[in-house]
Amino acid sequence: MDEQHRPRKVTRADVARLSGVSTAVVSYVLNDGPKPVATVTRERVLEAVRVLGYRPNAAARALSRGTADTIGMIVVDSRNPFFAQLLHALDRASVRHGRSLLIVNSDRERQSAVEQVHDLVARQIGGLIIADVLTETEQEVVASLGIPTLLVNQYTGANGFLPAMGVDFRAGAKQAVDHLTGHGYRDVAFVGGALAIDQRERGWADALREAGLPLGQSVHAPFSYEGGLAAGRAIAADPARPRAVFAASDQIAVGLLAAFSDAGLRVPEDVAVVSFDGTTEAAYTRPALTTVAQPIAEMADAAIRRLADGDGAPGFTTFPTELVVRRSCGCEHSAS
Amino acid sequence: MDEQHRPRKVTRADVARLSGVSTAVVSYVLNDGPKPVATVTRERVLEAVRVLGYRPNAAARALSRGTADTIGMIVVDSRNPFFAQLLHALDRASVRHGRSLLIVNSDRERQSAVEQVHDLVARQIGGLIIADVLTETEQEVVASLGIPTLLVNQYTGANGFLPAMGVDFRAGAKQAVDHLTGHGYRDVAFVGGALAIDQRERGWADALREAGLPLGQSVHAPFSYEGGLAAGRAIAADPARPRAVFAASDQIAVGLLAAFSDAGLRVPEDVAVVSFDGTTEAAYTRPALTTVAQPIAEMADAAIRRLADGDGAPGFTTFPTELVVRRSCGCEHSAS
DNA sequence: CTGAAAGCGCTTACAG
DNA sequence: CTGAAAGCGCTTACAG
Repeated sequence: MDEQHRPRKVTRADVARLSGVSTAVVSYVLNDGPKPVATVTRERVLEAVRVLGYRPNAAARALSRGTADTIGMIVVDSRNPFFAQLLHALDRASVRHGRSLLIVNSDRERQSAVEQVHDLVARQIGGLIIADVLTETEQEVVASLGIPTLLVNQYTGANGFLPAMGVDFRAGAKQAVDHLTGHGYRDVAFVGGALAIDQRERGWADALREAGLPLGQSVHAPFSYEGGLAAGRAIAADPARPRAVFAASDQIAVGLLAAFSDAGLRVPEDVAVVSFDGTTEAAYTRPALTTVAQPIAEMADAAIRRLADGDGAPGFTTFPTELVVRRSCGCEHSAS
Repeated sequence: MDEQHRPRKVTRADVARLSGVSTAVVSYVLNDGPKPVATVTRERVLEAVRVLGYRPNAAARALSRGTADTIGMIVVDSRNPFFAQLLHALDRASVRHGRSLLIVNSDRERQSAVEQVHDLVARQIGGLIIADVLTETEQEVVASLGIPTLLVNQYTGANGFLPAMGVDFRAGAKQAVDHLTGHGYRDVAFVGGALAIDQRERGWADALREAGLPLGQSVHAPFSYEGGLAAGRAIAADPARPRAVFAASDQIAVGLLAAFSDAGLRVPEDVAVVSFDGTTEAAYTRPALTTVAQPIAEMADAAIRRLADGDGAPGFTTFPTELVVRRSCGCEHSAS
């Protein structure tokens, strides 16, 4: 590989020179403002841009404007299929709005969430998406930074500090459990996170109460395959094993399925399962998972649009969930 | 939420003023050079930084230096578990080197790979990681940009344009198939991508030839759950169904497992399966997948380190694979 | 509709 | 060891 002499970058001045205008005019045409430009002049500039292969220097623009067209994204763990799919959808939506995504995993070693946000802010991000659960204090700090922020997939955003969007976890969970009780199962357990603010456990309880059924057992487990596996082992070994389980995530459900299989339990014949998220992989387990789907693409789109438009309307924007019926719940009529 | 008056940003000048030095000196201490600074002065500056909560403006620094401490990453599809895990590992490694990751999915709608690279370059990235298969022409274009680039997980990088790193796909595949033939299976099929440069199909053929066995059938399928499912259906329906299958990715294998289950075939009793990648999820299918693991964390670390150190040594750096034995191949002694 | 010029917040040769 | 100053490539009030 011969030494690449990086060609001198072509700058706005080059374009100005070639098209015989000032750099200001080049800016006006490239940014469509803030001043109008005569059509002939505009054409000349555009032509020069084409000829020179000019591309604006994003750093210079960011410095000058005080903000970059980059959106920072903090996510607990991007390996998690749900977040991986959310990320992908956000990326898609970003292109449509000329933005790019600066991604940070909050399970990083030596950095607190607030530290990470500061880091992103120093990089002049024009918006921030947080797909993680923040404490009120953390939210307050983030809000004080004055950069457009959106909490995505928080259990609640009604604490007033930051605008948030997501699904109605409580109603979605109820939807899942209603379906299970609709199958006639009277003993439905919950497997999911231990956080009190997680509305899914409440939705599960709502459904049971409303159906006049006793509260089943509640097993708290990390949101991971391993968490699901461990919970599933505990459930399988329990003499008072439940007839059905509502899992707070597809990933947990996959772990559950493995544990039940290991224990020789059949799903749904011995234990029925319904989960949450609606990730792609839920369709490829056997039995395939009946799951409460979150509208990932729609949420991603709305998130980027809001950040791009600078719509900082506070409060929680709710998106609808949809029950995707497959086999793990006991429905026989479904495709797989 | 009351209107946040974004506090005027504290700049290098503020720090200089407070500590009674010039902004140059502030730079020297913050960057540890290029000039030495007296210890007392350094302490005074550091103290001022602390007091003011000063954070350098990354855009200004990038403009001034001509390069940002951001690493661009182009990945085919970040939803794919293997890439999701690679991304996560890269993020981890990035923090350790004070870098951040600008991520772009190359399955984006209206943007060619080259277009995307230009986009990233305009953002002053200091390095580029490409986890995608580029044509020679594309590689040439990218190389001509003069920014440190690393091809990760390419099937081959020996074409001389760009440095590359990854696993020895051919040897890894052979390892998998050797294991299968070691079980006594004489009819081993391949399921994987159609790209001729993909060395996994060759490794499969190598193993069979070396074992004196006839070449099994080769089914080309997209790298996705759906691809695996479709291939699995075809295989299950085939009267001359193979006794074992080597799948080019865990994701494909998951689809295979679903199809075999639907067809009433038992794995490994009726069809044995070994796959490639070693993603986490491979441990949670039932039966659990025997798979050829790629050293994801090690590769990610090496990638970031090389880019951070500006080590643009050409050629292909090979990482070792490791066969992780579980149940899908027919080994009974394993844990799950 | 167009241009000259200041300014964004850094880095770094140059001079002392 | 420290400082004054030019320069990185944009944006945008201000003047015409």
